[in-house]
Amino acid sequence: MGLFQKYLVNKNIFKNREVLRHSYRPNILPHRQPEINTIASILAASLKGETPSNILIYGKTGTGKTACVRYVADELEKASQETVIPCHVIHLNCEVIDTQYRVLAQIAKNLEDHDERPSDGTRSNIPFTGWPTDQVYMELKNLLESVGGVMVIVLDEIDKLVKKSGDETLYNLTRINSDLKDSKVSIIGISNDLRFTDFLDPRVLSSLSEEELVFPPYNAPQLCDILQKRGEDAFMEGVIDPPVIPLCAALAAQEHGDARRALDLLRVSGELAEREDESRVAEKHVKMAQEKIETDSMIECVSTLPTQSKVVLYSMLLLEHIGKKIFTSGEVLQVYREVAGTLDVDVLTNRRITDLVSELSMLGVINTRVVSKGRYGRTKEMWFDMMTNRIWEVLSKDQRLSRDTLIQLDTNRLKALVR
DNA sequence: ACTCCACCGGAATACTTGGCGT
DNA sequence: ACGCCAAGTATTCCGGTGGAGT
Repeated sequence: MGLFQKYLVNKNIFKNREVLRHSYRPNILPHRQPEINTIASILAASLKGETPSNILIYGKTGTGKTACVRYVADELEKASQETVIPCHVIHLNCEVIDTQYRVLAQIAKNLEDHDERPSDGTRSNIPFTGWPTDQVYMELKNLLESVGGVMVIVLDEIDKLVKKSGDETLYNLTRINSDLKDSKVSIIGISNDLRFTDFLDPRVLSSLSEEELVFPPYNAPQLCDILQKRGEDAFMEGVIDPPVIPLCAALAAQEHGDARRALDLLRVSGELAEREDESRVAEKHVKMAQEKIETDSMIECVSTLPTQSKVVLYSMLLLEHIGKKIFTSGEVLQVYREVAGTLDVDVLTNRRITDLVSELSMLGVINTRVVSKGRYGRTKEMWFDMMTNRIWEVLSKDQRLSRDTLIQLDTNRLKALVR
């Protein structure tokens, strides 16, 4: 039996695991029909050759924004094939395509693919870089005119674009219609951040948000439906214990109503059951999955921390190691100075340490609480609430924090220090 | 060359309650 | 018994700096 054979044997759990991934695009979107209808009714104008209103869509992660827009977009392109008006939709993720140049170039590139003119080999491919933005802009206009029809530009995670390169791009795009004769441009902006309009020029904002749409988070029963539907495609029949899906839904609903989170939970539960060679996914797997996802993200978070934060965290681990369950900022500071000195890294001041500590607290690695001790001043108490040995492991992966160098720190000395 | 941002620290100000004075 | 004070840090405000990006 080959090395991988045994991993292929267990076919009892998943039918198609891909269905549970973020990248999967479902055909049915439960509980989003009103939103889909709204978007469709706005975009329908393009089938008559009119310019659809620009739309701004808000909603937290995992509320189905992107999925709905993509769905409507596909339908629109399909419908336009039966009319004389060509409608094209281009979907840009602004987290990746985050400068004006890249946005324009990407749109142009996409247009060239739609350009049905007989290619004479002189098509001007816009290079990835090098042209002045004006020229790309002109070229884009020419392309739009030659393709004609209606172009719907979806800017996903538009807040990222505005944050990184300002609203100039949006200003140009919203104005482009006035320079066009045979074609129309409509923009759909998708944002996770409800306050991102603060950074926008009022003119851009009013033009961009001719229509606004908010995607509310899913509640537990809705998540249940979603998981149910996907589960049918993803899992073999009958392998899921009845309470599993409601539990996943409930846990995710507690979080933020994030469907992505719920699907992760279900997928990881299935994977854990598979790994344990069990024939059914049970409640205990969901609980394990919940824990796994949590620690995984914690590990990811800790391992990407800047060095100084790691040193601070390390100091706290040392304090915990010598038997202190709860430590004060003063103690952490003293131990930190000791550790940082030993490690030959810059020793930051109190001021900075308090910042790092509150950052750690924000990330959920530690808990903190400010307490006033009357005559004895005011301090911040902090403590861990998860298995600290995982944090030890992660930290010791950092070369500078390998245990060998730190074992030199005499625990007795530390104990004396915090007294 | 210039701008922006992350990082840093100094100084001022805020906060809270046990202890002390009355 | 009551109320103000002081300790000791949290927190805020602000200005400087070096590096990355353009």
